[in-house]
Amino acid sequence: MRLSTYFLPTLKQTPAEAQIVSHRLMLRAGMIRQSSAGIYSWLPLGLRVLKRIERIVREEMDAAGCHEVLMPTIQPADLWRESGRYDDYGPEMLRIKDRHERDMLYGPTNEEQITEIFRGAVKSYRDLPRNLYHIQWKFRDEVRPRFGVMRGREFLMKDAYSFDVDYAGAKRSYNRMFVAYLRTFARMGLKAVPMRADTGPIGGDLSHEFVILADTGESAVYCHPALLAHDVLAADIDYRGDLEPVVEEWTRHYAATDDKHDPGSCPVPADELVTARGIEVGHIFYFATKYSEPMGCAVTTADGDSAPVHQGSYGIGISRLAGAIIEASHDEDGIIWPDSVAPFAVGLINLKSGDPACDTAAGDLYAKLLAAGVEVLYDDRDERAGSKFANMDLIGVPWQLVVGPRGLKQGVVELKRRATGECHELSVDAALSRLVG
RNA sequence: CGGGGCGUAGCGCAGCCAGGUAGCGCAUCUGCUUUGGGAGCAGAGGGUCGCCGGUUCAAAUCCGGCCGCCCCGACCA
Repeated sequence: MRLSTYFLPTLKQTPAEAQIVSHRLMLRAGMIRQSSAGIYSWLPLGLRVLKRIERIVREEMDAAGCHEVLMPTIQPADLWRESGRYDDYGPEMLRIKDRHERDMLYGPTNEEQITEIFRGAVKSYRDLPRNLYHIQWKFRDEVRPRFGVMRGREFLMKDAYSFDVDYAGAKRSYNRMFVAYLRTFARMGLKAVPMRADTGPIGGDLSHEFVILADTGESAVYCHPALLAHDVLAADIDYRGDLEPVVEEWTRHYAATDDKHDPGSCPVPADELVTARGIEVGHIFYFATKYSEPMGCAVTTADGDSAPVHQGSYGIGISRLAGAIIEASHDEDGIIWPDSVAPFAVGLINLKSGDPACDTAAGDLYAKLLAAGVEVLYDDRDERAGSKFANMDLIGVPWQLVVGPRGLKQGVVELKRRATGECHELSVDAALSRLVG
């Protein structure tokens, strides 16, 4: 992408409404713009990040045997009357009427919708287990939206729903999601810690929240150091196998958010206890037959009886993650994207646009990187060097490739790693092979 | 929903208390000079002062109402 033709409205100054670092950086980096309280537009750079996050989530869900669907944002109130939640949900639910005065709502979640789909289609235990997920915008009319996209009213969420014939099957489904979540967050360069959680309005008796560690996180977390040492990506996971030992390994250690943490009864010695701050980015629930029973979602069992299916639901805050990743990875100069979610892999800086040698060398590098399938943002604008450096640091592209007149005289370009600031002078070919390899 | 704050040019702000026809920095445009970490000089353009009403010869400024946004708290992916 040539920056001279891109839409990247970066800001030198921080808008007054933004307080926390991810919100400030997302506005400054031209990723988002606020529409109204807790509702945002995603600009090209932000949308790229959102799509990268979405892709990792989708790949891990598919690998765990889930099937993607897409349910509507607008749901009929009658569906929620079946489960009893239409009256329970309260003012957080955005209620609307269509032209026929029918009660509708903008979905805050989709348990009822998926249960309706499933009950109409599946009648036999032979068709279980199944797990269906979608990635869709939700709306919860928060009393007090804040922290930019981290706590918006409108947000993009991946929610998956599992269907099993009994508790044992549901626990296996739960375990698959548990492991898939660990892998998903690890792939985004995040340290995620699963914690026992309350089930809240969704109900049920087995639940974990996944909290990622970030210095500026909203709540304090305490955990055993072993939880940070595990490398879930190193292990080869077979989702058809028994995942109980893996889950066991992650749940036997102490982990608590500050509302649950009690220094007096904490089993981890104070000098070993990891104290950090965290942001909740995922939540998984097993809630048995809470919806299947009232909504009549049942299958015929092997003995010919009819039994309501056991369900679970599994959420990941996709748009929240965009902010959370920035909270976990930034410095005074701007964002530091992990490679896996970066909007571009390489930021190519032509320090002196208009200089024939620089234009030729940079243009050539740009073409070769594109041809090799590398996503490059090429700053070909007629701007000063300092402003190009500052801008590239701000938007946080992992690699900066700098082409300037000084280096070209020696036959070199510079390759800088955004995360560490490490910078090496390399020949053009060496730089290319480093980035393409 | 309780408490607090703010709304003046694209962004950041001053002006309001002591009413007199709107200003600064950045950004934008033009020209010249500069050119390896957000350049300098000169010039130019851009504002229903959130909205409605009231007071007054005169309102960004005073009064009343409304709307929006932010922060703290209680609540949440």
